[in-house]
Amino acid sequence: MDDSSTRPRSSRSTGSARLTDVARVAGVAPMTVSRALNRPELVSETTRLRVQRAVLETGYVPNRVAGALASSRSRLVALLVPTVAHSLFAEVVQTVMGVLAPQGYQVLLGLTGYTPEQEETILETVLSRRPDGIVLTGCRHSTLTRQRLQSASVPLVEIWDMSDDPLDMLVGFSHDAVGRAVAEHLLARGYRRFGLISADDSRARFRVAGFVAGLEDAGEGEYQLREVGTPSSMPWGRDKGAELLDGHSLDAIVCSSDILALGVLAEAQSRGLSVPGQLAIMGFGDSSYAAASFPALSTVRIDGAAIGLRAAEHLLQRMAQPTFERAARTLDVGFEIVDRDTT
Amino acid sequence: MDDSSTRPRSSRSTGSARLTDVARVAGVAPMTVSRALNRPELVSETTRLRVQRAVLETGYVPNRVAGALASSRSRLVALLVPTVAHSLFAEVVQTVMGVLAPQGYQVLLGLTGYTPEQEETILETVLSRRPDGIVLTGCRHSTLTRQRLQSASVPLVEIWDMSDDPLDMLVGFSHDAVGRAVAEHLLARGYRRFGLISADDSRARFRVAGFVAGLEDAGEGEYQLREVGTPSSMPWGRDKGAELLDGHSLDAIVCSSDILALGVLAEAQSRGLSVPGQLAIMGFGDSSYAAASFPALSTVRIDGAAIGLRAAEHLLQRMAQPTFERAARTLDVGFEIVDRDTT
DNA sequence: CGAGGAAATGTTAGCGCAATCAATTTGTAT
DNA sequence: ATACAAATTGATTGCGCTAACATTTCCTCG
Repeated sequence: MDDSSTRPRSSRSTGSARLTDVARVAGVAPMTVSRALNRPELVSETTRLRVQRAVLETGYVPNRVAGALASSRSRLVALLVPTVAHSLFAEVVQTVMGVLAPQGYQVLLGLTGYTPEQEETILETVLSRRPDGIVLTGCRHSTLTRQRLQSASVPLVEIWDMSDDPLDMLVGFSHDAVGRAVAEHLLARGYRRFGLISADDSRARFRVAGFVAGLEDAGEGEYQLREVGTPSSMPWGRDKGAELLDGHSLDAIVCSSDILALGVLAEAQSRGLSVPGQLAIMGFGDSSYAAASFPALSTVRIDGAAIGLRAAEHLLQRMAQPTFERAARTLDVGFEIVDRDTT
Repeated sequence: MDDSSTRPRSSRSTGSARLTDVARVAGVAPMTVSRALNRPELVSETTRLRVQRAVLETGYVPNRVAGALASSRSRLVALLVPTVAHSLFAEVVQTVMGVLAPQGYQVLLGLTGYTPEQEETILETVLSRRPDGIVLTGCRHSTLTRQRLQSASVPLVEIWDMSDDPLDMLVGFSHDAVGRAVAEHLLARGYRRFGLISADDSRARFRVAGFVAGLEDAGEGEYQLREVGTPSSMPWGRDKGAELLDGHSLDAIVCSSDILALGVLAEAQSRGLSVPGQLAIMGFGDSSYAAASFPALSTVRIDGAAIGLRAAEHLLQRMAQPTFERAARTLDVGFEIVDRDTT
């Protein structure tokens, strides 16, 4: 037995088994081990088994850092969302990962808060990992962010919004349309004096703007607006709901999330207001608890799972085909007004 | 000007600017650029500025894949949780990332579901990225998982549980103790006939076991148990609550999460049962909506943020000091019974 | 002004793996 | 058997960066 192939470990080595070690134990060339592990169909049955045995014997764990450098494929997808503390985004994360993991992709998570500045910073460090794909929440990015994404030429899906000029692919819905639809719906039901409780993020504001535009188009209705801080929570909803109810005579309160609506509902119940008789309440998101609250919350259903699913699928497709066309592909998953018992 | 330093790009190159390109433009050695970017204090003011200018000019984005390979530091932390669709884990993710990001660490997220098998698979691929640290939910792992973690010698924090022999560091609380404390508390308030609704994961089962043990120790009380599927949701709570109430005469229903408890509350309200007069309800987790439901939900507060915070801090400390001692460090963050209006 | 040390910069040699192409073995048809 | 293609394996090289050491520049002080 000669071990001329075993270079003595340099001081920089990590000490654990390398591909070379497996190769020596299996009695084959390192390249063959690489193939046996990554493209087993190119290797004969017998060598594959010998390699597998050698892997077990040496306790070898592949080093994908080195693999990524050598092959220019990181098998990493970056997923950037404002937060995971909101069930809708949690659902997206859950679904995207559910689709990508079985395909051998790992997810680098980035939380951008709700500010373009954070998005910019996070994107920079994310790009330094050379991800094979990126899922990015929202369509409004800083100039630098857009530039970086352009020149990086990474398959990209923007989600959770609509835009006329997406950077690459886009899966989302129109926040403006949501606002208008809610206004139309509530006006049709006879409500006229509205309270609006909105989170201070840009997409919630777009829904508010859509709502207001809807009122204006109809030439009816008046509104009072309150913004809440991040993150939205039931206490916020209860607080701002109380504030609105104290100062104004209202028919309905429209909230930028279900959790805020639940807070308003609790406030209404504690005041002995009948819902929707004396006060109608509308949420957003159709979180799991919306259907089961009492009375059941009327809301706008956004299919976060569908967004995550389609986004991940589009990304997989684009990553699979080496010819990376910038031809934008846009998908509007829409939304649905769910008319339960609070309106 | 000679450009002997510019090796023509091989066919394997990615095409974007490299450290070498920046070095050439700045008129310094590549190593100096590396230092200017990673350890600016080692470089003179003037060179730093020249390098910065060259970076902007070339549009250079560092390649941390190569950096990680060369330095054996990935600046990556793996975070493994069962799900992000549960607010408690979402909170942990949120906090851990909030602590690590400013320190220059990125997070590789892994969703293990609630099964040791998935954990095993995910951990394998995670280790292949050579993370600098790992945060892992739970203390019960498969033998293979334990072995791999042992031999990987990666700083590790187990969270969300207690154990007598943690693999490395541990930040959590005792599920058994939670169950016992809840039993004691409700018995003291005079409740005797209990319904239990539990998720089908091992830690929820431990809380149930603790509760039952608490009843046995006191020699009082009887219980009916129902398990729900994953993920827990308000409809599940309402369903199983209805099932329990239909079949049995109960004083109180104890749930393994707030969301289930909210479902039970909705069911009780729809039946016109007074809460807690005719039925007491107890949740778990003290989610944001627990405090603001009406009546306000009694629950067990788990400080997910504290767990995430301390876990991340411990990890940072361990990653900073090169001498990696296996001396276990365990932290019990405890819990608190929050006695609101449903008990 | 030159010695001596600190600060700044440069040179060399990998990190562990896979793309690429070359060499070998195997199978198939004549 | 022989020619030829297909399947399988191997040798070489470099991905882009940083550790480690070598060298140069700068500064201080007798």
